[in-house]
Amino acid sequence: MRWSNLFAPTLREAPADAAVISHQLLLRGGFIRQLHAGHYSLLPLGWRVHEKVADVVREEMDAIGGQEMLLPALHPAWVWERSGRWQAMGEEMFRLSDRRGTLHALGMTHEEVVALLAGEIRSYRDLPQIWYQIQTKFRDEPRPKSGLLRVREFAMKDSYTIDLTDVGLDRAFDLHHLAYTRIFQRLGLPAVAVEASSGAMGGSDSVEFMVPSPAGEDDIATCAKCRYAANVERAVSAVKQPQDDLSEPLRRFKTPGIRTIAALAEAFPDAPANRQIKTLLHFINEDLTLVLVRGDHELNLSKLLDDRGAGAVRPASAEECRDALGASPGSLGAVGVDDLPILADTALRGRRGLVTGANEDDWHLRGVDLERDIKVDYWGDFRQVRPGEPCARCDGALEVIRCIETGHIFKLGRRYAEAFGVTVMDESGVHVTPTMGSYGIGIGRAMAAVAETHHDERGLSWPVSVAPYEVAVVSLTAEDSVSATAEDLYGRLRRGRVDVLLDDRNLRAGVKFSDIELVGIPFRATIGPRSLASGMIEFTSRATGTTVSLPAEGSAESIAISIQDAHSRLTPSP
RNA sequence: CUGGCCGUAGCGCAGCGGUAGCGCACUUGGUUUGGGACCAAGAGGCCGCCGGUUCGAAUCCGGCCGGCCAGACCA
Repeated sequence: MRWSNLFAPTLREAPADAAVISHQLLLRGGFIRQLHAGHYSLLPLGWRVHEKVADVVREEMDAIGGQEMLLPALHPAWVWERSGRWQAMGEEMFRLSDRRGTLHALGMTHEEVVALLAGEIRSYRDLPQIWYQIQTKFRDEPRPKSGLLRVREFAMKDSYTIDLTDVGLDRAFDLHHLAYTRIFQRLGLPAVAVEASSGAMGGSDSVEFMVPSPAGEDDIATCAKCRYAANVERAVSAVKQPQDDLSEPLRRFKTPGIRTIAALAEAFPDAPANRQIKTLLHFINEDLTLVLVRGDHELNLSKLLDDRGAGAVRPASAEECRDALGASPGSLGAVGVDDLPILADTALRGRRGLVTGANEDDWHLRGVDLERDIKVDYWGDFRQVRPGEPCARCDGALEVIRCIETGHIFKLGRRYAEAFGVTVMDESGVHVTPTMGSYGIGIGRAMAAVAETHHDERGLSWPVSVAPYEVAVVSLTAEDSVSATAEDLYGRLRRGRVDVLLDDRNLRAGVKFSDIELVGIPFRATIGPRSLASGMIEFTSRATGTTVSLPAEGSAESIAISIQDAHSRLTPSP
């Protein structure tokens, strides 16, 4: 490609509404333009990067036996009704009707469509299967943000596995785990595999691939010592308990105007937050439920959701609290409550001498003994971990790190196969329901994550694996010998199957260098009269900034070798 | 959805009652040419939209639309 023909509208200043660095640099480098919140055009450079990411994904999916296909993006409503997700997906699903009034959805994922196709499989001999596609997904996100990181329309690699047995599913899952590890390594992304919550997908195991970045939206808890890593949505930690006094009688005491844990702890030195019970009222699938956690702990809603297998959880309003317990939030307690379910976090188990609301404004109770005074229906882990807490598996301490979720793999189980009546005949001639897995990588998000982790004050600095071009050849003057050498090198590199961009624009050197650096092309071959006089050209690495002189003669070969080296440094051994 | 900020040239911004401006980018000519050149001449605007107030609205008021940020939410 010649830059003189390239549509790459670079900007010296980032548009004001780009807040995160990947968004700014992708705009400035002329990779993307916004059409609408959450909808981006990928310009030629952006599309090249996108497709290089997709190709890495394809190669690794093919390597584990994946078969690429393409499923429709527009689905009739009945497909989603059959799995029960027409309702469950709620407002996140784009819905529309055709001229006959038939309802449709724009696909946000393809378990249903895959399950329908899986109905074609008759025999265990045809299993396992690994199917994948790279296709546009539509999700009506409540808040698209951060450029390509959270959008409403995006290409996703989604794969689906179909296996006869749980062991088979485990193997398919492990294969994906391996493929994903290799993919992110090749993309130059320092992804961490973490235990995750399955959320609306259902199913048993789920692992997310997380790239540490301040632009992310998820927090993971990790232990540097034993390598434990989990999304905070399900991370666990050990908890230090204060020493409780011996059992004491339950007593009411007046707490005028006190409505928060902190205020109570302040007013009563014998009631520090870790000796209080926080009483929260939530509707879990429409059932009003008390949830108790230690006063200084935070309730983790996704743990609650997962643990109860609930479809929806919402906090009760202040009014609903008063209707149910007769007091406002801040004065609620579970003592004496027997008409509502009570869930309690395990960090409260066995505690006594605690303080909690008396279900009457301006009154609290002290001397509360969990065993004696509260009828707990269910104990579970509902507590959000905090940085610095002890690791549950070793004597290390947990760190909480902000991350971008670039991939997620799920064991789905038989839910979808059952919903669509999929059965195959096993070895003994019995019809059995196969089990499925579902695995996703957001291509554009991965691209943004690379941008987020590969840049400096001059702009982007792509790993060769995904760079829009591997090398830029710059001719510095219009002099015949200079441009002829540049043209010659350009031609040789192209014939050597190198992705080369010839910067043949009639601009000053500084402008060309700045653009090439902004756009993040990993290597630059500079041809100017100064070094060409002694038969040399210059070869510069974007990442390190180092420049070496190469004899113009044979430079195409040495450049190709350098590029090949850079590729192999990113490629994991098989 | 709640709260905050913001919509003026491709990008960044100023103007905040008297009819549109600056820097960069763009076009033409000239001088330059190894790190974002200089001079000169140009082109480019439903000042987000609708309504109101006013002799007069980019500017004031109301409504709407859109964008960004935080939260809620979220595979």
